[in-house]
Amino acid sequence: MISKQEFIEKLRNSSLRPTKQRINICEVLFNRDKTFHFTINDLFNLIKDKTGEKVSLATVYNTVHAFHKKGYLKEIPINSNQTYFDTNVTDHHHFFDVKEEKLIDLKNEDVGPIEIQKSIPGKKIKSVEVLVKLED
Amino acid sequence: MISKQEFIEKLRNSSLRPTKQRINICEVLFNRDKTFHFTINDLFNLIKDKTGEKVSLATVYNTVHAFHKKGYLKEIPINSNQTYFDTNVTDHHHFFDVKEEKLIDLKNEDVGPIEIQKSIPGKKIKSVEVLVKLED
DNA sequence: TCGTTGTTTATAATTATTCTAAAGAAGATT
DNA sequence: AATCTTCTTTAGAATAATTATAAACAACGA
Repeated sequence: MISKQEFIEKLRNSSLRPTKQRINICEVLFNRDKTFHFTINDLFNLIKDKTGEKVSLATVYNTVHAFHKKGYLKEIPINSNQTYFDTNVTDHHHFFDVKEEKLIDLKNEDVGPIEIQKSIPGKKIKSVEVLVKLED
Repeated sequence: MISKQEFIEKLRNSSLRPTKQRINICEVLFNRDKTFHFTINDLFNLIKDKTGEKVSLATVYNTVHAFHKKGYLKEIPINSNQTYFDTNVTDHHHFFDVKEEKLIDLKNEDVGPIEIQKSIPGKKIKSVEVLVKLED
């Protein structure tokens, strides 16, 4: 069990006041053992299920975006109708099971170092992400 | 200059009848030296500009999707409001300039071999794609 | 040429996301 | 604790990409 203080700290760091709704969002996002891949809609539904309280969709969007901006959530680059996020913000990659629309973590050592041998003048590398699509 | 016959062949292979509109789409997509990264909207506008003839948006969507399904176009996994496609369907990767929303090809040898050391039972790898985000 | 089947098109429908503005809650000040 | 200011929540409207619809039209084969 993670303390509510940690959620409040995350919220404050993201310039958000700790409200009941946002604490509920944190509960669903961060109170877990394993990494969590989700869409806004997944999260929206889980909040109702897990906390028994409804939070408006707009608040879910706003809070997720603030956490993403602050670096507490990572956006997963994948073409889907919905945007996927990940609570694991460390450097890592993904499998995407196209049929089941499911994401699976790939540890960095499962992929090995990736050397980018090309550079663009005036630009620096912000992130390197590998997406491995899976089929049956 | 690529012959119209090639376009017709691509269309037939994709189970599409060669109509005037579809030939125009092919003209914009495939009659070029370099690889072409685009959104449906880019393409829609370019058709008007380059051929002088308007093709309905629905037809652009349908044709692009048929080509994608057949493997004549590649979808680029990136989170954006619009879906990006690529006429270069060979195995390769991308830079994405986040600020300018621009894609740049990365040759396979610019990245080097990527070894995926993990497997999921019952699933096989369909594709491995690297996205390198660039910032200033 | 005729009949069948596939295609184009404008427009409506759908869906994810963002915006808005009014009512409510948090935080600071006394 | 009362008050004031600022931020937040919310339902619903607005936006934007994509998909569906169905009537007019074009390709193809006989």
